[in-house]
Amino acid sequence: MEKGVLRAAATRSALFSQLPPAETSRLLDASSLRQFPAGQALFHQGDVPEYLFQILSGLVRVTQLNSEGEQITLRIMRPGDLCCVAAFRQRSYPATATAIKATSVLAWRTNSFVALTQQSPALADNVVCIAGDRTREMLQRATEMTGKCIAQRIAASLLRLSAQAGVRTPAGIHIESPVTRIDLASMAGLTYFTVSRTLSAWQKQGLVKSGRHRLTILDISRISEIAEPRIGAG
Amino acid sequence: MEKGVLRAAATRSALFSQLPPAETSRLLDASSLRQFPAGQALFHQGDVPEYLFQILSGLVRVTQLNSEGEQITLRIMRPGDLCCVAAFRQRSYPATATAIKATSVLAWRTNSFVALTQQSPALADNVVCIAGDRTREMLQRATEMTGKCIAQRIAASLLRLSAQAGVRTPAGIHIESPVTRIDLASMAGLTYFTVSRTLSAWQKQGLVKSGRHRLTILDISRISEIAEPRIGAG
DNA sequence: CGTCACCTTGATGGATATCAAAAACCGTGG
DNA sequence: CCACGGTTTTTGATATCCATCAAGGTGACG
Repeated sequence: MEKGVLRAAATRSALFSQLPPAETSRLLDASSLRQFPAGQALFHQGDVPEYLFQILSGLVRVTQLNSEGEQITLRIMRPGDLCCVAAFRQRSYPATATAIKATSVLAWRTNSFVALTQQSPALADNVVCIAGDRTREMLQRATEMTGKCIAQRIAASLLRLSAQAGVRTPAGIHIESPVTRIDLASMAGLTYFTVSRTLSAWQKQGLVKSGRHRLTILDISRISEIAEPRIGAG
Repeated sequence: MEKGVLRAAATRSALFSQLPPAETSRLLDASSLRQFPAGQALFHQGDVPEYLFQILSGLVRVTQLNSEGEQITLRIMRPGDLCCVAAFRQRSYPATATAIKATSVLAWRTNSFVALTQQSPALADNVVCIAGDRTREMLQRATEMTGKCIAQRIAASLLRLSAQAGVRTPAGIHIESPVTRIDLASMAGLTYFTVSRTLSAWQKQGLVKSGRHRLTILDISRISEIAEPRIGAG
């Protein structure tokens, strides 16, 4: 792929939104292009934040170690996403980011990125917006996990996956990252046995289609209803 | 209480950190002082964000409605805390904030606050730092809730409470907000029966002391160990 | 001193984790 | 094309934990 093409794509993301041309090029000039093969970590939980990343191509899984020593999948990041807003002004990365596929990113050193935000109010505002989005998402995730019924937790995880790694196809929404039962279990806080049973049941009802590493959501509206049985407002 | 005293206190918070005097007064001048009696809401989940609040005195509970229609307590906010960074650039408040005690706040209209951040890089940076903190906290909360063992969830909730509403006393860390078993249950995603049983057991072991609406953590280190049995790194 | 709200404790059932084993899937190499 | 081995997934049996239901106790406050 061409550098120019990737950079053009980068500027269509939330980070570059509404930025004057001069600031766009300043931001691009300050970045470096980096590549990560599948399986390699962009950064590790606990490390001192050195870089801020914008994903250009590929797919990244963000995980956190829970108290039992398991890697909990927090979210999947795709091209256009900023990784990780929450950490670049903190003492350490709160999570680990690993490339699922071969991934290319724009990288900024944290301190030079801070300098850039100080020179550009529009950029600073974009960062605040993105950080707010991320907080909101994690807030909702935390609330979803308190739900008693497991079906709701799994359905919520599927919705999140479809938003973060879903591709519309004629058949339904296909999840492009390879998703094992173990991955889903770690997102929903369940065992993979339970996930398997639930998915089997849903497959019989035509809600999803899933095989080895593969997952397609056939009926997103019914999954949504399972995740959030209608009460009052949203 | 005097306005001047409250405002002096406000400027010692994270929002005003490292701000040049001129910007400090500009920020203060743009704010209005508002009071909320106990039980009144600062804002409701779903409403369009109109104000950003900095708490001067009192105590505020932030809750979110889960899919079963229960109010889940997400965190407690105390004087010095900014409420809510996650929402002021969003379409709606993701949660409800309610005064637990009589509470006074500095309030900024969201759009005038955005204007202020655009004029002050230092202020924008502070907001980014606070937003990062908040995201990180919710991230960790989301992970904690996936833990299977309930003792861990309750212990984690106690630690969070002690950080957000705890006061050091000779006897231990006293939680200043009135905490019912129901409140704790809504933080940990459990029933209040289970919380009651666990707290009773811990009281017999001398870890906590709790009565009607009252809660004191006697042995925070053992509670920490329950919340996070040591594995590798943190 | 009575009422109300909160807290405790016990008994029970159901949902889900755990253990165990077999089946499906995929890539590989014959 | 087919057989093989490892990994993932499915399914079943059992045990455990926690929600639920029920009843009684305790403290606060009028």
